[in-house]
Amino acid sequence: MLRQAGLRPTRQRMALAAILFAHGNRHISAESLHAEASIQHVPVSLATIYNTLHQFTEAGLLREVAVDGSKTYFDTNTGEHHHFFVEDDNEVIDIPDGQMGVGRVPEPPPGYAISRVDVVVRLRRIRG
Amino acid sequence: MLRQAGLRPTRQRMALAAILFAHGNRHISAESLHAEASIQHVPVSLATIYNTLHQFTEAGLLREVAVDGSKTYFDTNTGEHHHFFVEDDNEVIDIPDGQMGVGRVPEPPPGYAISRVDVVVRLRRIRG
DNA sequence: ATTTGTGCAAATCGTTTGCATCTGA
DNA sequence: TCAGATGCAAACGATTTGCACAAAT
Repeated sequence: MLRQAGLRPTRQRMALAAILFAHGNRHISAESLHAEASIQHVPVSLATIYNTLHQFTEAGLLREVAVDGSKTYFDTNTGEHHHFFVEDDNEVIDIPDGQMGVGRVPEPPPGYAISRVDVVVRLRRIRG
Repeated sequence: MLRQAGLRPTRQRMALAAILFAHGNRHISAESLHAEASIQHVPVSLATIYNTLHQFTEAGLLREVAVDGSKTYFDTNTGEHHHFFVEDDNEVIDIPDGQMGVGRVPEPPPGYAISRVDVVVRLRRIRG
């Protein structure tokens, strides 16, 4: 899989790929991935985590999710879909496919082409 | 205007408000506002810029725009609208009202309510 | 052997905070 | 007068970078 993406299958990359792609679609930040790796006794430095996440993204294995907040999230679901974002606890959730329809897409200004349309449905918690 | 928003009309706030609201709708970051203030010989510290932007936002005079990148943008247009985001140069542009239609809005998960739907149409530059 | 990846620590960027000083009502 | 605002510099969190060392082809 890594080889196919043009990446050398090193210990760290294989370990991180295992964590990322083991359990279906996930949204993960560099920090939380680092934490998970530590728990599973996979020693990886934060710098390598960042490198790997970006390389995976370039290789099309991951997708960067731009929601709010200062953190960057990576999504293992690279298909077309949109996101809920829980404002109270900075959580990203996939919107089930087909539930979200983007209506009319606007004409891009001259000289520009649309590269992607991202919809973020912001949520706030209501009475528990 | 400031008084109406419950904010003391201090020199700095008045100067910043003048810059922000003088020329129609704008998208501005703390840095660029600071730069503009400097050019217009309005000495304001960055800390005050941040304070002011957040106070204006709370007062409903500005709206925070969550696009990509690590910077936070503030929008003087507080009405319902969406944004283009030029990936090449981190520029935010309003999508003319009525050109963007959000289709079906998904059901929020139980326990949550939708606070806002944000659409970002990402643009890339094509041959000049 | 050569190229590429890794780890560490220091550096950077945007933003926030603590605190002493000033200012508007 | 005196709560509230400002400025500075130091603190901060997330991310990046430089460089010596290690591992993959």
